[in-house]
Amino acid sequence: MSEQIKPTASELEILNILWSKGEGTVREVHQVLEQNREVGYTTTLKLMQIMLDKQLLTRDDSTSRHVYSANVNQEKIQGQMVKGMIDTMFNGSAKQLVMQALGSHKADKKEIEEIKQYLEQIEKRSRKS
Amino acid sequence: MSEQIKPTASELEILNILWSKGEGTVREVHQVLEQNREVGYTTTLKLMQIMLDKQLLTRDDSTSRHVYSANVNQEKIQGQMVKGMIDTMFNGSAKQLVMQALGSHKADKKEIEEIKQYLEQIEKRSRKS
DNA sequence: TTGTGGTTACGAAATTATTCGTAGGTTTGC
DNA sequence: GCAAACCTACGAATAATTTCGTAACCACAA
Repeated sequence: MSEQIKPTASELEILNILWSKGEGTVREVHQVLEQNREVGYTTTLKLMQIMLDKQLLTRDDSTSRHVYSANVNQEKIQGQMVKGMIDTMFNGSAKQLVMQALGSHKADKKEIEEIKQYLEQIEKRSRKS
Repeated sequence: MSEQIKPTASELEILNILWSKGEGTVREVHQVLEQNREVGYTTTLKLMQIMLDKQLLTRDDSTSRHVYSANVNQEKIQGQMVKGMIDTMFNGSAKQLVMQALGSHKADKKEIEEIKQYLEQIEKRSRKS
């Protein structure tokens, strides 16, 4: 099994921003963070430096405003987090997590249709194999 | 909005055990924890005492082996955790979380059927209102 | 009664995560 | 050139979480 990567809550926020943007400077990331909660600029900077150190990020420091990018795969981390949640809170049942997510969080009609289609794909695939 | 309860990772493990069992002594909880990872008995004890203090648990100390129970609602906490995950990792989209959960974690045919039925219930409900 | 093994209480150390001040380098506009 | 406004580096304080040693208490069998 490959190394388990366990980003902290703050690190996940930053990863998420960089996954969306593709890349960004500390300033840019910081401005997004600030929309949610109060946080000092050097705090964001330090966090990103730590993440660089842990190899969660890479950076281009060829110019004086360093540009950072995520260095871990979004789907992989998401999968790990979801699995952790299923294991520790939903007794290993993906179904329970899905129902909780759909029950408490309103998805619109279009999304529900898409999920249904996705489920049918999965069924078809498993019939074939 | 009511107080946000944010159990730590260890606290969630313990809550999950007590949600399953209904109630349990420190020894019983500890034995389950030990199956997953190495942990000292007094560590478990201390954690549960802290949780009692935070009112995450209640206990019956009428006998010398205190019996603990969860004092927070399972669905409520699960909902909060799922919401947090959707917000910080899935850009607010329950659909994305659901797909990640179903994609990486194999659900069996019966479960998929149940989820589909559940989705149809949701659709029906929303048509009515 | 006494010893053994199991229990709780709790301070405090260890570890991990977060925050920020300060020093010093770079860019920009005038 | 120079000042103002930016930038990075990084030590260190703080906060949050987890771990554990030790003492004291209790049950029970010999």
